[in-house]
Amino acid sequence: MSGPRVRFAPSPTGFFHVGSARTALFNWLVARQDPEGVFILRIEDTDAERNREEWVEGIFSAMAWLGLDLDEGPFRQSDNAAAYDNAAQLLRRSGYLYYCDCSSAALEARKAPGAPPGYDGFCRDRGVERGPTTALRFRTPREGVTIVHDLVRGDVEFANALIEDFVVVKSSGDVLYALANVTDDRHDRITHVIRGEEHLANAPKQMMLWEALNRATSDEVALALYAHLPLLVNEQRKKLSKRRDPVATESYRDQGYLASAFVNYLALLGWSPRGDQEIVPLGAIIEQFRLEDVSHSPAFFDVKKLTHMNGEYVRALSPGDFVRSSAPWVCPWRSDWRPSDLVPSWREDQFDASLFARVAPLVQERVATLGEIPSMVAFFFLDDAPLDEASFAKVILSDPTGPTILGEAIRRFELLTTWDAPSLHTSTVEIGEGLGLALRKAQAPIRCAVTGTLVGPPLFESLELLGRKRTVQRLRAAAARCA
RNA sequence: GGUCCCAUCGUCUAGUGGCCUAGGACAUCACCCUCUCAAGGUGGAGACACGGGUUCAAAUCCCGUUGGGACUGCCA
Repeated sequence: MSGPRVRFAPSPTGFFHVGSARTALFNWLVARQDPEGVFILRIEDTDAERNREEWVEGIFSAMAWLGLDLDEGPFRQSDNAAAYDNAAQLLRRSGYLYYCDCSSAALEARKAPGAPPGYDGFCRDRGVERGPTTALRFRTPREGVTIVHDLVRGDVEFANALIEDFVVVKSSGDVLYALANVTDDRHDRITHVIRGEEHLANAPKQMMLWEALNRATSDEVALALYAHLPLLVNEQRKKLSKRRDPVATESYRDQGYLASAFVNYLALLGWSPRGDQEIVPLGAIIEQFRLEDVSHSPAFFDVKKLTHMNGEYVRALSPGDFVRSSAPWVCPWRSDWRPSDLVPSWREDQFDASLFARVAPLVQERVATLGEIPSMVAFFFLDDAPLDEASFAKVILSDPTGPTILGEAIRRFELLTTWDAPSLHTSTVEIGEGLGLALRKAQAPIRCAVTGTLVGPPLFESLELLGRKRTVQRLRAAAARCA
């Protein structure tokens, strides 16, 4: 017995959605937990009108970022049109499909009030010949039920009488999603169809098609097992929409989320690891994941929780890995990939890699995403730190002790025999003592003058790394502004 | 409207009839630590939608109600 064969089959009609990312991940997990499992990527681009090449590229790059490697493919349905045409003609000759020349206007006109929705079967037995405006419809059974054996939800029963004779081939001759999808799934010997819940209602139609193809081709391919994953919803509990929700996977990469953290978080949407620990290594997720354990109810994509987890992953990085991971944000010029909308605030010649390496540990424990790094370290690289006027006004202009502290700091810092954090610390404590101020108050004007803001990495370590010259320069400039 | 799915703290979830005075995580609040900000530590508040059954026993099983959602395309 060989392993599971699963496929992720997105259609490139927009940027790569976080819901798609989770579907891809769950498929990939099923493949990876079996040494013989196979993960396939199939681009479902049969709708030429809505597909764009850049969206295909987006799928590839997002999956590469997440580490969802392929065993087969990527395949594209647009390369496979002949196979779908063959399948359609075979089904037609075998009587499963019939031509229909009803226009949507005719359908509308015929519709009795209160009649069940969907096609009424008008052309079922009219013996319509192929023509320029004829579509091919599937002759669905009028009786009985089709049961979808869903690995997540259990058996779901659909009355065949309620399934309309759906269109399989458009009048333009283009084969529609349902048949293309099933043709490929049979061809690829897919064993598990794992996809979003919005496809649950398609499942009985696809099973009908699958079985019709089995008989028409006398190539008996065992029906795939289905698993419909709960939807990802927004705070309004609506299905995540590409239009109104922040769901582009790439934007999370741009903001500086780590792939490992993102994958871990995604795995938690509809599934949970054993025990109380939610931050778990990928290996453990692969090992423990079971479709049968997937939740039945929709999940909200909570960026706050993702961000917290990302912070944990960032802090867990070795100092070297942190520096390397930061490169696209702090030194995009020398990076092979950079966030799409990044505008560096310093020039390449102002960036000092060895200085950043020493600064990095100071910021590593205070950022949740890599994208937060630049603003936190800008004062090291810019000639003048970007000044937050409100802070400056608060601790220097409107506080009489502000200018005094600045003056004292200039005097003492210039006389310091050793320029290091402990000495700067001691010196600042003494300034405070002289004025009857706690260190927390005494350090504020200095911090603001030198770094431009009241929040940031530890001050004395920062001053040590900045150097006496630049520190005193900035203190002087700030003092001058008070006069 | 029709078909189908779903229902535990604000959020993601654990829970598969007794271990539940319902556990964890995020968020939130308080306190501690502290040169700012984080991080960290401690503690608090916070949920089984409702109504009927079944059972000695129900968050867990059944039915109904209510509420939410998906689908309902010659899109995928």
